[in-house]
Amino acid sequence: MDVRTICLGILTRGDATGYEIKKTFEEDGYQHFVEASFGSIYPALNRLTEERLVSVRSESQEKRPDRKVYSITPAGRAVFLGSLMKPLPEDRHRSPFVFAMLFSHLLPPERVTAMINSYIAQSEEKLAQIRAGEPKCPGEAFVNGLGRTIYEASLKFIRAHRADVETQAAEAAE
Amino acid sequence: MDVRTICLGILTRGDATGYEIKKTFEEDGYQHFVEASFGSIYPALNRLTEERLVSVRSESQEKRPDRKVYSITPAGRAVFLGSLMKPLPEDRHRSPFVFAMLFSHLLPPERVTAMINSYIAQSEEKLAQIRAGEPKCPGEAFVNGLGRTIYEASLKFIRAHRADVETQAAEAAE
DNA sequence: TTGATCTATATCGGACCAATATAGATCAAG
DNA sequence: CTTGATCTATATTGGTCCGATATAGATCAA
Repeated sequence: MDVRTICLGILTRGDATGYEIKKTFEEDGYQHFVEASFGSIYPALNRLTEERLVSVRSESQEKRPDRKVYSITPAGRAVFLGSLMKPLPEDRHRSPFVFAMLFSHLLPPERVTAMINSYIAQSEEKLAQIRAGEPKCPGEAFVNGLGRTIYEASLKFIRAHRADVETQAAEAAE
Repeated sequence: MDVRTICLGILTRGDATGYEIKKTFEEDGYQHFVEASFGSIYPALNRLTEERLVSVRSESQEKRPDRKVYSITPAGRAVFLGSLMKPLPEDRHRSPFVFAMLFSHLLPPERVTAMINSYIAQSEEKLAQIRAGEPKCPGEAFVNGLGRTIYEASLKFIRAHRADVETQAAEAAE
C-alpha cells in the first residue's frame, strides 16, 4: 500500500497535519502493520494537493510554525475507495531476527540468548501497546485482535522452543 | 537487514550465483521473512566483490550466458558475523490487508468478503509451503516452526472473527 | 513447432526510509 | 528560575531497495 493511499485513508477519519498522520501509526495501538516516514508523507501530501485529492488550510498560530491542516476532497475519497477495489498487494514481513536465527550455529551462545531476550522484550512491548488500544469500530477491533493473536502466538512459540537454538549454539561453540 | 548482509549470509551456506541467491527465498519454505530483489542483489554482489568480501569465478558454459559464481571470503565471513553482533533492526510487517480492514465500513460487503477470502487463500498457500519445507539444522527448524505458528494463529483468528467485519460492512451499506 | 517456462545477468525510474535541519513551546528537575 | 529534555511541526537529502523491463539461449509440453 503506497504512502499516498495510506494518507488518504487516514484523512477519511478526519482532517490532520502531516505530523498527526505520522503519529497515528505510533499512538493508535491497532496499526502495527501500517507505517510511513516523514520523508514520504510530506511529498505525498504535496502531490495529493496538486491533484486536488486533498485540500490544505494554513492555520498560522501566534508564535508557532504554521499548521498545514489537510482535508480529503470528494475526488480524493473516490480515488481512495477505488484503490481498495483493486487487488491488494501482498503482506511483506521482513524479520532480521528470523534471519539471524538461521545462522545461530555460527554465533556465540550468549549472543543467541541475548537476541532472543531482546526480541521477546520488544514483542512484549508491542503486545502491551495493542492491549492498551481501544478500538472504535469493528474494523479496528478486528485488526487489534489479529495483532494480539500474532504476537501472543509468536511469543509462546519462542518461549517453548528457544532452547533448541540456544543449546545448538552452545554445542557448536565447543 | 540490508541486502549486502543477506547475500553474505546465504553465501556462508555455500557458493551461489545471484540467481540462486534469489531462488533461495522462494524455494526454501522456511524463509518467508527474508527477501531481496534482483535489482538489489546484483549491485550488492558487485560492491561486495570490490570490497573483497566475496570472490567471483566466471563459469562460461557452452552456448549459455556466463554463470558468475560467488564465494564468501574469510574477510566476508568476519564482516557477516560482526554484523550479527550488532543490535538487530526491528521487524517490519506491512500489511495492505490490515490497512484495508480498517476501512471495511466504507466498502461494499462483497468486497470485504472477497478480500478476506483471497487473504486466507494466500496464507494457506504460504503455510503449505512452510509445511513442505525440510529444515536442515535447528535454526531452520526454529524459523520453520515460528512461521507455521504465525500463519496458523492468524488463519484461525480470521476465520473466527471475519463475521464481525463482514456484517458491519453489510449494515453500513444499508 | 510454437509458445511457455527456466536459467542467468543487468539496469532504470521511482518509491521509500533514516538522518538531519530548523525553531518555538512546554515542562520537569535541580 | 533556568537549563535541558521533550514535543509540535515542516522539510530536504542521500542512499537503499523494489518492480518492471531488456536480453538471450535452453528446455519442455502441447
